[in-house]
Amino acid sequence: MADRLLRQIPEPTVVRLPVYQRALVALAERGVATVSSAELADAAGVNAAKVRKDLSQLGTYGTPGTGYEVGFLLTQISRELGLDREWRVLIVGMGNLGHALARSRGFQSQSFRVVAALDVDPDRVGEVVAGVRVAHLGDLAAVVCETSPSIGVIAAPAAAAQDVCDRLVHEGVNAILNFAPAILAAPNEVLIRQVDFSLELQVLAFYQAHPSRDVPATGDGSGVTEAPAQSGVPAARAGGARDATGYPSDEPWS
Amino acid sequence: MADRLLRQIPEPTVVRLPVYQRALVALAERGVATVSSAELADAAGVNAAKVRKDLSQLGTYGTPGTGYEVGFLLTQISRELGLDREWRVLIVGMGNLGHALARSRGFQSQSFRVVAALDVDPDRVGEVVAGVRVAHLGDLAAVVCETSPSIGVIAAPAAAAQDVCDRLVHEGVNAILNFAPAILAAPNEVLIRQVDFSLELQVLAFYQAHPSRDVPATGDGSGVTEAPAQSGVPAARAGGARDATGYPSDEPWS
DNA sequence: GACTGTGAAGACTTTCACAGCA
DNA sequence: TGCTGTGAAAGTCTTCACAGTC
Repeated sequence: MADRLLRQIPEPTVVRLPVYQRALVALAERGVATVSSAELADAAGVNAAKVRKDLSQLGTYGTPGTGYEVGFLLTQISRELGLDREWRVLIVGMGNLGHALARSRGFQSQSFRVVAALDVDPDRVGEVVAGVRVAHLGDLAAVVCETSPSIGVIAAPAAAAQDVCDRLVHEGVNAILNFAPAILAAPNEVLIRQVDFSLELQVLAFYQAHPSRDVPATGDGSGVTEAPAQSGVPAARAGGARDATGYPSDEPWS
Repeated sequence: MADRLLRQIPEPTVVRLPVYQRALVALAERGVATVSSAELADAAGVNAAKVRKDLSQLGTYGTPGTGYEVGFLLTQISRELGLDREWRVLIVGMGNLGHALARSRGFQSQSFRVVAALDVDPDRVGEVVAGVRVAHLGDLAAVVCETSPSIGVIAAPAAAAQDVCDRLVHEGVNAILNFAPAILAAPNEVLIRQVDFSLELQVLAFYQAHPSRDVPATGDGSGVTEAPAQSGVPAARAGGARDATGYPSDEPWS
C-alpha cells in the first residue's frame, strides 16, 4: 500500500477526489457511517466501477461485503488532497468575481484562507473584504512578503492576466488559479489551472446547437452531467443525496 | 466533407474550439491573415497535431504550405459553436457571482445576451443589472414566458441549486450552467455543465501537496497548463500571442 | 520548402466481470 | 449474500510520421 502512494494518481481521478470528498462530508453530516461504491457513485454523479478504481488508487480502504467507512475514507481523501493543512490564498482583482471568490465557502474553509487581496482601482484599495484589506497591486512584493501565500488567484480582466501572472511568479507564487479567459505563459515549475466561464457557456451553446449529437454522458468533474433521471415529474423537489437545507436559503446568494 | 459534420465531434475537441475561436479573434484583430497549426497551437496552449486533428473534424479548411485563413476559419468555428446566433441567458442568483457573470464579456457578447436575472433576496429584486431588472424567483414562470431563455445559469448557493434546477427544468429550460458546488439531478434531455471553483482550488492544492508527481502537461481547456517556458527572466512581460493592451487596464476588473 | 490531413501507433481511461473476502 | 479490488477488455484521445498539396 505504501508504494501505491508513489504511483501517479491519474488526473481524472484527482479531479474526482474533491467531488467524493464533498459527498462524504454530506454523508457524514447526515450521520451515515458506511457507504458502498454504488451509493457514493450516485452522490458524486459517476458510476460505481469508477469510484472503486479511483479509491483503490489511494489505498485499500474498503471492506468487502460492507463498503467504505465514511469518516475514515473522508480523512484519507482529505489528507491525499492536502486539505489537512491550511493553504494561504492571495487574490488579484477584487471586482465582483474577486468578491464572490473571497467570500465563498470554498475559499474560506479550514483548508483555504484568503490572506491577501489586491487590485489596481484606487476606489477598491483599502476596502476590507472577508477580513482582508485590499492592497494595491503595486505593493505586491510587500504583500507577498507579509502573507506568504502559496496559491495565487487571478480574477483580473484578460488583458491584465499575463502581467499579473508574471508578477506573481516573480514574487515566488508558483501555483495559480486563473479565472481570466487568457492562456498564460509561465515557467514550467509554476502550476496553472484555468477556470473559464464563457468557455463553458460556449460548450453548452455547441451542444444546444447540435441536438443530434449524443452528449458525452454522465459527468466527470468537468464534463457534461446528465444526472440520474428523475423522470416523470421533473419539477419535484429532488430526493437524492443532496443537502436538504430549507429553501429559500438564509445565507446570501454569493 | 458534408458527412464529416455528421460525425460526432469528440468532447475534448469541443472544449478546445472556444479556445481556438478566442485565439483567432485576437489574431484577426491584429490583422493577421493566415496562421499555421503551429502558431495557432502556440496561441491556444496546445500542440500542433492536436490543432490539425481538431480542425480536420470540422472540415478541410487549411491550405497545405500556407496554413489556415484566419477570417474564414473564425467564421467556420463560430458557426460550428453556434455563435452565429444569439443565445438568451437567464441567471438565477444575483449575488457577487451573478453580477460578475451578468457583466462579463463572455455573457454579454454578440452571441450571448442576459435576458433575465432572478433572486430570492427582496433587497436585490428590482435592481437593474446589465440592463435587466432582477425579478423574484417566485415569478420564474412569467419571466421565462416573457424572455424565452435558452440557457439557464445557476449562481445560487449549493443548498438551493437542486431546487432552482428543478424549477428551471419545469419551465422548460433544458440547458443549464451550474456554478454551485452540487451534483444536479435532472431528466436526461436536460444538458448540464458544471463550473466549480473550489474543486479547482482543491486540485491545485493536491498538486502542490504532491510536488513529486509530474503534473499532467500542457493544458487542454480544463487541464493544468504549463506554458512555453519563458525561462531565464520569469517576470518579463511575456511575449507570445497575447493581448498587448497597456496595463493597468482601463476597464473595471469584474 | 512549408504545411495540411490523416491513417496507424501509442497512451491513457473507463468499463466489465469476477475472484476473493466479510 | 453483498461488496471490494483488480486484471483484462474495450473505448477514447493524443501523438507520430508521412503522403500529398500548394
